[in-house]
Amino acid sequence: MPAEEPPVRPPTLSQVAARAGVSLKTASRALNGEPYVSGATEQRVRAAADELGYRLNGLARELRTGATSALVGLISGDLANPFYSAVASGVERELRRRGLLLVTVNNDENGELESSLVEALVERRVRALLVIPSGGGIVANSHNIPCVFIDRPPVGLVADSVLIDNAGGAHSAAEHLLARGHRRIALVADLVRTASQQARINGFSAAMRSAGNVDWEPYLRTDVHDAATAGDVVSELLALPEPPTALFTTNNRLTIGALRALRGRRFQPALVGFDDFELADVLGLTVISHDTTELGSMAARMAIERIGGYTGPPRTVVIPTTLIPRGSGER
Amino acid sequence: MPAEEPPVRPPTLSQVAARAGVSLKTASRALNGEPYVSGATEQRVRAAADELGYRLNGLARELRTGATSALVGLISGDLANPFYSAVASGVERELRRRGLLLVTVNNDENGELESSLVEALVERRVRALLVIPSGGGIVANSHNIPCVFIDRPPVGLVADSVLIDNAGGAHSAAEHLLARGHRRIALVADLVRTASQQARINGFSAAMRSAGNVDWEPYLRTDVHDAATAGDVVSELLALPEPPTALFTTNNRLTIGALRALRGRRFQPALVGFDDFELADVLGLTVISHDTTELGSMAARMAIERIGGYTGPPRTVVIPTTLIPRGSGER
DNA sequence: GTGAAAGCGCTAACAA
DNA sequence: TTGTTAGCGCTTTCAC
Repeated sequence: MPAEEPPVRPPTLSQVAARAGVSLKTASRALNGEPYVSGATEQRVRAAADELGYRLNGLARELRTGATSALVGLISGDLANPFYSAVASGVERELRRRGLLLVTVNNDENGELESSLVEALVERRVRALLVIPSGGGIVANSHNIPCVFIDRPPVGLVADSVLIDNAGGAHSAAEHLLARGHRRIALVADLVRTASQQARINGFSAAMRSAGNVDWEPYLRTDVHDAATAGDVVSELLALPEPPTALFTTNNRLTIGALRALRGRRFQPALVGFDDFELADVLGLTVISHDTTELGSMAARMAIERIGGYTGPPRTVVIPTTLIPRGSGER
Repeated sequence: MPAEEPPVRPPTLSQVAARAGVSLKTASRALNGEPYVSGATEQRVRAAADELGYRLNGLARELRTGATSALVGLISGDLANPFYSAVASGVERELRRRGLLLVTVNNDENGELESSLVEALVERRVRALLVIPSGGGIVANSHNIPCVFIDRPPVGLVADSVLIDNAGGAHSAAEHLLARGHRRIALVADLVRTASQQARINGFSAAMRSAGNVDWEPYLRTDVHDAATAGDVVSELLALPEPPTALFTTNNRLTIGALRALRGRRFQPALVGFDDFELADVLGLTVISHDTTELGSMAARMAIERIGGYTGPPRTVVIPTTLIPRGSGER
């Protein structure tokens, strides 16, 4: 049975200095490649560091140089959702180019947890915060650190945001279906408390109204939050006496649920889904597409500008959407 | 034009103490809920902290208490790949339960970059490192910090690992196809330099050999690394004078490429893909499935045990696979 | 109950 | 070119 080893502390700079027979500061200079160190001493210090397996202590350095870390936090839903992971991918790439590190945390779609995560990240002195709000609560940014909201604008404050053209995308989806003669178009939406879903519903609704199609409420289903439920909802819609001839689902999860419900049915209603995803092309699915990774990259760039000292007023960037016809929306 | 504001430093504990009219240590005690603080003092200190918008400086605390952070690093490929994001999701969930934070970095499938990322994370004093090796280089763990390898065992050292039953899964895929009478079975594989791909090829090969089917090399394609190339490779295979009647693709990306190439063709060879993914059910795709999220959770738990002081010998956990027949492998 | 002093590992400012 | 001193913001020790 292995003895309870005392946690062996990593070697420190002063140990390296002692071993190399120089002062602390000289060792520091040598290892950081600062000028005014003779080649010989630098060699000796480096050798000593290697022998000891020395690693710089970034915490101590950051504390000394300003108590601010190289970390940027991203608070989002579960990374298993491709939307969030695409955003994270864009964020990470952009940060890494600047030598910043990404800390990802899952809010579990829970506003309270989200607030405590903000606290945890702020305590760790992240240099910026990127948030895809859960919609369940308010993320207060009383912390004076740069904060960029993604996909959903913050509740109750003005701040940097990167949004998708939700209303525009949903509008074009409705127009697309209306132009093909559909009248009974069902709308399957996620939690309406989120601004993005609200905008998608509004955009859809506006297009329907413009077309003089006002009696579609019987085909409206909201607060559908997972694929399984979406499937059930679609089955239920298709079982109506006057079933819809077309469906619009307002995010990838719901679209996937709808696809499952449609599988193997004789009657295939037209289907347009918000969010593109892998294999949508193979499935011949018409979607409202947008560059999800760019959403993250853009947010990261905005945060980096703030970190760099930019102090202009909050900005909102809207990422456009494109309708990609692949068959399911044209039948 | 806004003046160049001096970076305003966040308030410190001693400022809080001064404002509350107590000593530094008393303020510390009050805010940390330690005993031996009178209720009145605690109230005063808390009030002062609120007024100043004080946040504890986690860096300073960690430096003082042991120079070790609450961070765990995950080095993987692009999170836009659902395999990696599923792993990350499992890791994050497990870490968060313990109050640890996940730092994710993308190795860009580049061994050299990977090594420098390890350095960067070690300097930040992460408490553990989880690595999905790129296969392009060796991750040296001379840092004496807990390290768990995921999906691919480390090159040249023995360490904690969580692997998928690659050989077994590939073996069962081949058996499945052989049992349905296929003889000309093509194998489309990713970079053979990775151990996981090697194991999948070996498993497949062993099953073929057991069945006395030894002349399948003409249908072997390796080092296919993206979906587009996989599609081209499949098209090329099907254009052979004696085209394969079945395909086995060794990861989700290649499977997707194959699906694209197969789309709209008159002749549909049987297809089994390694890795399950969303919508595979809708597509009627037979896959070798495994619990990817569990891969991450398990790795995180192993790392947490090491952080907790466990010093036993390195362990290897193998996550099982299941063949899920959905039609494409049975035709 | 409370406080003063020391020090975590490092770098900035100033000597030598 | 090198070394000394101080101190980042906090917790630990020990004294009051």
